[in-house]
Amino acid sequence: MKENTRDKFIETASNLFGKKGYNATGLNEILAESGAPKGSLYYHFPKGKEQLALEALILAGNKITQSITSHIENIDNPIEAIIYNIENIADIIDKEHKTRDITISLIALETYLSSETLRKACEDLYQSLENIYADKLMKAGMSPEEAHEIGEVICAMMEGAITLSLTRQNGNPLRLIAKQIPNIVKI
Amino acid sequence: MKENTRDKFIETASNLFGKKGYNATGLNEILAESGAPKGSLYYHFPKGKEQLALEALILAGNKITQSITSHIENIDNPIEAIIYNIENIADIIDKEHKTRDITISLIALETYLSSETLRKACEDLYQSLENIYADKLMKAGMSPEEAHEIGEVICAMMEGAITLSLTRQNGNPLRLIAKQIPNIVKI
DNA sequence: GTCTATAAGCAGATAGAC
DNA sequence: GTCTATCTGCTTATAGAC
Repeated sequence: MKENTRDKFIETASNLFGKKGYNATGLNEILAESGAPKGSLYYHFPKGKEQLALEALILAGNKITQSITSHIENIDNPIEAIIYNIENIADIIDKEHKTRDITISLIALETYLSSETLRKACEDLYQSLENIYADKLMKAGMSPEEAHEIGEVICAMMEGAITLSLTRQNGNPLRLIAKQIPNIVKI
Repeated sequence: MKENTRDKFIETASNLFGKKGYNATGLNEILAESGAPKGSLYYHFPKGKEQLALEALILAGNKITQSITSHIENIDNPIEAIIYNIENIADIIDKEHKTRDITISLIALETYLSSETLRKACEDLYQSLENIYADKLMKAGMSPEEAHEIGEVICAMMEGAITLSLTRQNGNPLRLIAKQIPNIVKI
């Protein structure tokens, strides 16, 4: 288990960064929750907080893309599939009132001006989300060009509706955009 | 000019909080840019950073609502008006690559778990934005119930598309949602 | 109302023993 | 690879002179 300590750091950091944000999460907090000392963290991540955040972001991104994929893969009709995915997130926010591997908007907005590394990682992840929706639409016969445009629109709608839902402490904004999916996806 | 120093604090804080976020902006930075000493800040804002942020958020909210209102008030057709407003923001992001009184999503996501005061202020501001769009739609004959639903959808789409545009460093995500406004606003 | 000085604590990062 | 101790600088906040 050579990578066990390292993985524990990444998982703890991913949870804390995702919940509280990059700037509000101190290294000491990550250390305390990981149960490891500071020297160990800088051995595994010589470039410090930014490097740890990059790996944490990649882990969170994998969980988000996997969650979306698993929700839409068993429903052939892309409209029904995407609505099902949105309503699932709305239910989570109703229950938990916080994010756990749901959105990276907080990290994106915190870092787009201060860290080119993290900004680029967020940009890449948004592209991955767009591609998931685009692939689903293309499988239903939509042209690649239109599918990518609509995929990006869905990605934007979801990020904004998640932000509103978290602020309002309920999933209703997400349910309202779900109602609009049939108006946007013309297959 | 009794309130001059106080107003200067609020304006400086609003700019810095809006650009870098709540947690990344130190009081010392606000002090340096305001050109006033620390004691003066705590005289005007006895409750410290959170109180200053609340007033800064209200100022930013007023500027945002005023900007949207001024962009849509001279165009009768709500679809054209809203598209015009979105494309205006897209142009700003193309030029400046950052936010100045465009969105409060960063503050909302940073504070919804840590400050009930600031969370509520963000919730209220989102409600104001929704109302602006709803009013415009009702004037074009839409029912109040539907107008508020569509207003909230537009608000969510815009916040998400702004986040994507800032991350991608260009306004194209905003332009893609502008193309979808006619599919969502049925008048 | 304005300003200086400073407190008390936490931030990210490093050096070096083991 | 792991851990302790520590450095420097910044954070929010306060006390008290003017």
